[in-house]
Amino acid sequence: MGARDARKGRTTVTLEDVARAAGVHYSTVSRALDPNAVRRVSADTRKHIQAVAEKMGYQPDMVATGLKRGRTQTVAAIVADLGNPSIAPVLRGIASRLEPAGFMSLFAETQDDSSRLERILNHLLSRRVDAIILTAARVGDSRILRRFVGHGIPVVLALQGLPGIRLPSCTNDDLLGGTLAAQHLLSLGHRRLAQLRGPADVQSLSRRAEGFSKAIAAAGATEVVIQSTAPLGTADDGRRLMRVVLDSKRARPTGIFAHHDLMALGALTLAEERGLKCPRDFSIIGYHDVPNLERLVPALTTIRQPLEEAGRAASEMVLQILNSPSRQPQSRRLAPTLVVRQSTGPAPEPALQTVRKSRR
Amino acid sequence: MGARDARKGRTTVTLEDVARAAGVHYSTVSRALDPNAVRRVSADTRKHIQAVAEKMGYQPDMVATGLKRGRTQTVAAIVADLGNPSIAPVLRGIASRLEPAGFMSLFAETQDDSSRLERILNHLLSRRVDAIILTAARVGDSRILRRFVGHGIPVVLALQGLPGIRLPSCTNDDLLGGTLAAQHLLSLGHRRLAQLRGPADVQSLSRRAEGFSKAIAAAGATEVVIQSTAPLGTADDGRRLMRVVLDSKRARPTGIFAHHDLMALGALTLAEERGLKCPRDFSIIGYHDVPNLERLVPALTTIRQPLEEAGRAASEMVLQILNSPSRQPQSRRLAPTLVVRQSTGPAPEPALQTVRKSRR
DNA sequence: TTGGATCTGTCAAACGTTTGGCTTATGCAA
DNA sequence: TTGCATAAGCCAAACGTTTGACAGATCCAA
Repeated sequence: MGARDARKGRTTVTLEDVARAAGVHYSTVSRALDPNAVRRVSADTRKHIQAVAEKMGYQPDMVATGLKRGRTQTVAAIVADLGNPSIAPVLRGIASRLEPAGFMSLFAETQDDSSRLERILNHLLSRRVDAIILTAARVGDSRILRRFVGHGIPVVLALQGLPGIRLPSCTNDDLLGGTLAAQHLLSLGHRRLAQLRGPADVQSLSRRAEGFSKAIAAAGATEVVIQSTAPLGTADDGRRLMRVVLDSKRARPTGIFAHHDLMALGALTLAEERGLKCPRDFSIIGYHDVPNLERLVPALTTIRQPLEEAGRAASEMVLQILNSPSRQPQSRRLAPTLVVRQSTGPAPEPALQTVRKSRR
Repeated sequence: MGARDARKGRTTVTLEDVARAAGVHYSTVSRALDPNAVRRVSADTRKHIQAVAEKMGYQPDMVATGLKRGRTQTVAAIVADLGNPSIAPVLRGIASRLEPAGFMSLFAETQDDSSRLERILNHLLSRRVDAIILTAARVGDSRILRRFVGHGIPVVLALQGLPGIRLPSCTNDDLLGGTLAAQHLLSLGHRRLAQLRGPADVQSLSRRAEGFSKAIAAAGATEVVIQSTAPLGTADDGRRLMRVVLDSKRARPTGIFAHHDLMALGALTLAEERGLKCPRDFSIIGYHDVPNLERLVPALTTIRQPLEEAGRAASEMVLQILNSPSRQPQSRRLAPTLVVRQSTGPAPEPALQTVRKSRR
């Protein structure tokens, strides 16, 4: 008994083994072990078979089941960058919701490269994953995704939307986030603002920018926007953009909104290297509430997103689609919150500003 | 053409579809598409079949392949806590090495719970994963693992060893790490040391402690060790242990070695709340070089481990075992490095110490 | 006793591959 | 021409499940 070969030497007990031991046909074993095989096997034999299966340590082969059923009980999570500290909570949220439902998560990393994404998607297609949670799409990717969706496998976006293709998504409300940041700086009296933007082709960043700019404009304040081309979220990138701000001939902004905490960090470092003090000379607010940054001096004011919840919500949607593929679930938008720390303070006195400027 | 049902409505093109279109038998298609099917199909038909397959967008079904071959091209990565910031680089290392070899990574999180680990392992067995990379084992788990290894599926440990069971592992050299920490503190003149230990049943921590203690003893300095019972690495835990140190009647240590940066962070915060200044009154050194902590004030001196490399090395071992199961690969031990920042400095003058102590 | 119902359980055909064995076709020497 | 090796491709049996179709048994009413 025990399967002989294929899995060279690996000892696997199959339905047939259990059937032989229990003295029934293997299909009966299959039914006895299936919780929703309604009325095909008597309570007695079911008991008996379950006991035998238990004793023999039978584990159903999910590969075979997957082949037969066309369902692998697997969901893939695709991220751009596993090193990005805000991605781990999302993954955890995904896994924590999926696991009790009997699903496992595959993961893959695109490294922000569309051709890699395409390779990954093809591979996943080949593995017959049941659904995909994507946190790594760029606008150019909708073509690839469309083909994928055409194959009938559900794709849910997490942490981002994607124009050009209708997919259910579970995003953070970046519009609100941008607005919160603006309102905070405005309430502290800042009138000349700067925005250090991440790459233009990520929709969440566009919305973040939009929320900020609208609030600034509505208040009649002025704003300069510096656009990054690098991938989101590096300190180096923040330095680069901040340098542009400081090198500009225009009046120096006193309130800075960086699209990512690490960008804020880089910007902060550069500004301090140039002799500016935060929050005395300028205020800066980041985004994401990257862990372990609370103890920075000055501790970074930031916008916190419910990341783990985003992962859970995305999984929830996936399960919902798998259970009733008829109707698409509502996209959800999770509200971020403002976390005030020490990197933002009252705008400096205009007088002082003038003095500083004239020193140049 | 295209598969009809099972995957309800999903349009899949199978070997048979390609065969029909190409006018050959489907086994021939299989061989034509298999790069190492030696001499069973002529160059011409192979070309032709490949073209047809390409045009039809044929993707082999890896579930079927897995069933037939008994190999799923899947490796599972089991971690204790996805939120732990040092885990992401390891995962990335794993994925980056495995992907080009045609493997995908499943992941699962034990949350440091042995019964969860067991459930996960059973599930993975059922999914016929080809191998497992484990970063979440505790000594009590070796029983479970043994059963697993008995099934013939390779298990490689990453970031930790495990007594009681012979498994190839790819660990950081914690002995060396502890030694480096001790040598650094000793070289700064510290003679009374404290060690804030993580949980006792994690072997890497034992080695870390051993390396530290040995070096301290060899130098004739004194040391107090505070043992944690909580899971590794929280700031709260660090606070707790530091409180024990400071509440002790014994002469206050001037050099602190925390087994994790976050513990160091907690300890640091508590000490500063009690009016002690770092590095004036005491030095503290952490472990792990948790990202984003560089800009703390004082920036944390720490021991950096090559995490991504650890993941890559573990994957490397897995591939090696899968390719030649005959001989176990050598366990590897990766060397950590000391990163000196501002939280360590010269030991305070003994005189000053006495004054402070007498103030109590 | 016959004729359904109903309830248990068996049979066998899939799911999409891989792969050993077999049948032709082809080439070449005798 | 025959004989024989070799090459090219077909056949069919797996791999471990699920599941519709069927068969026997049991029970009850007529």
